[in-house]
Amino acid sequence: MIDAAGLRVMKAIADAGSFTGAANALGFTQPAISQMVRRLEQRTGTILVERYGRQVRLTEAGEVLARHAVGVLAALDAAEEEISAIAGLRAGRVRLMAFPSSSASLVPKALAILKDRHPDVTIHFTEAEPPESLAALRAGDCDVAVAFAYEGMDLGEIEEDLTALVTHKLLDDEVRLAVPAGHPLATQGVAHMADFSSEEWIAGCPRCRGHLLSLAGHAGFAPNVAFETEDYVAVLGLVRAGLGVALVPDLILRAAKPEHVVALPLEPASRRQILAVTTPDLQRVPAVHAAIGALCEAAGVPVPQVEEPMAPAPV
Amino acid sequence: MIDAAGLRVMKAIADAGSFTGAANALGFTQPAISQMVRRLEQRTGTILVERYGRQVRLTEAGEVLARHAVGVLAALDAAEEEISAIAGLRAGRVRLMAFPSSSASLVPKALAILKDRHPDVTIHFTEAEPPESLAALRAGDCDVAVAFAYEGMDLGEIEEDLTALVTHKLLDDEVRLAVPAGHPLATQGVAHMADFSSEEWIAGCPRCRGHLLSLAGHAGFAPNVAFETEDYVAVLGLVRAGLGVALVPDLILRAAKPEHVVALPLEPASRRQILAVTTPDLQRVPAVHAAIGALCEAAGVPVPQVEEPMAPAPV
DNA sequence: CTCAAGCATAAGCGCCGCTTATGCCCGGAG
DNA sequence: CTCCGGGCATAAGCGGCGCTTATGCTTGAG
Repeated sequence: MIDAAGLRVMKAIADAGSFTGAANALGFTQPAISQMVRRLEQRTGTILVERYGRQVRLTEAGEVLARHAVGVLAALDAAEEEISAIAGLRAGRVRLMAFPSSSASLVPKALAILKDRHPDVTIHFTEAEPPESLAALRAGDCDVAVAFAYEGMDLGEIEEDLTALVTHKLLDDEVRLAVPAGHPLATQGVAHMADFSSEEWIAGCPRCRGHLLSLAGHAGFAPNVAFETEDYVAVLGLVRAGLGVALVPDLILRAAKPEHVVALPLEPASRRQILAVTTPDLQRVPAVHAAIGALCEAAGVPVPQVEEPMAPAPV
Repeated sequence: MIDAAGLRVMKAIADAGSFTGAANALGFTQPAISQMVRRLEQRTGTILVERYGRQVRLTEAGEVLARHAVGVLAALDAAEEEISAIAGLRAGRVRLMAFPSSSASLVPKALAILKDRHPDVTIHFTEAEPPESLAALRAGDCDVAVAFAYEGMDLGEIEEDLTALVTHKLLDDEVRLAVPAGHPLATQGVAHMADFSSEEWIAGCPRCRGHLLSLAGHAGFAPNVAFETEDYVAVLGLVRAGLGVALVPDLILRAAKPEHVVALPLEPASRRQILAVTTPDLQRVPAVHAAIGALCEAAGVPVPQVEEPMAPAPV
């Protein structure tokens, strides 16, 4: 029944003291104000402006509207400013979820870039394995998930469901076979899975274990998994102690630089991709876009030149 | 840039959790909401709603708008309610100015009626002679002026300027000639001004004095004004003491019921009208309209059936 | 008396924004 | 696996809101 435009007009009249003045202040013509007031008056059922001679004065009801206008317009301006701050990265929030081993270097580096570039964007970070992080993404509890996916597998079972999501490839992580330094096959340049069919295996996280099973299956055996732990430091400790062999991503190895452990490249090679995942909508949220940019930058990947999040109302 | 309708939509989406639900809540169709959100998004330059699958969720920016919506819409409702209260006479104010002798009975009676009928309308009452009250009316400091005007004078000098004002005749007040009970002409049924040309005169307020001068001028003499006072009680006291004669409105005489004073009807008769004066605009203010109605009722005059102040937006 | 200033009114119309109709996509059930 | 229902997006259409230009009227000042 009564809208912001009406209040704006009433306030302008109160300030300017005339329809013409209000029109100039608002960038309208005088008849527009005249009609606007009339509309307001018949909508509210009350006379708002007293015309006497060639001057106008607000009636009591008019004063009421002009008074309320101050608060309403201020609140509207505040809302606009807050939105504009989010759009301009002077505010906003991005909720990031990354799997544990990515927290080692990639994510901290990216978050440092983001924080440096947009200090007023608040960052929420949670560690989570891909299944959970993607679920959170779908549930609306997360804006960007740093996940990984094993590539080249013709068995689709361990691939995450990425439908309706948008991914950015951050890193290609080669999976190596970690063996104790004294292992008989440690001096070979490469490792063929079939050669390790009788070893005892140490499995990582559930998905990594799936990957192990898949690779071994391809090589024609079912691995004897003697140990399971999600902590790669523990995995490497077990390998060093000669308790088994394990598939370990190169990124982990580079970060941990384990001694007395040899990491053999697999033949054929197996990689996993490290991805930044979000939804098409969230990607257009400025803070999310900036976060993905920072992740790409930290990974040394060209920043996706997604079209500007949105044209900010061309003047 | 952002208006109340937009906020209302965002809030409805937040509450309903879906576009369809919001549309039903607001009485729109679903595409209307869909387009509204899109408009808002391109206006603000930020994505406000995250569409995932067949559910929608507000983004951070969307939440901001929905949050601000509460306050803004509440303020708008408050303004509407306040206006509606004024229109419905559950609030409002009327500023009345009346000349002193009208305060004796007419105005108190009218204000009692008004207060009884609309207890929540606040009344401001100021005593003022017609020139001041009408000036206040023109200046916007008064809503209703109770004034008087002498009628039948062909000299326009004492008539008030009533252009651009609207008047309601309340009472016809006959002007009588007050003489001491023992006066030689006191036993005549009527008085002719010319017979009192050699009397000493007692004049009332400046305008009444003007009226006296006018009547005397018509009768062919200039009155010898020996006393001047604005207080009619004093006037009557002076008359009773035999210090002079005076023109006194019948209303005063009826209220004062002075003893030892004879009030002779003039021949030809002279009357003054007691009027309720306002402006065409103010007359449509509900409280003002009610006040004038109460004045007419108190005066025993049919209440002016002015068209309803305004059609309150026919549903 | 004339002129400038200011509001009201009329006519015109551009465009905003709602509706109807339809398509597409997702998710659940048989 | 396929069907179906629910929900959002899109297209087309158009009614009407609300602004502009043009003009008249009233007022107050010189």
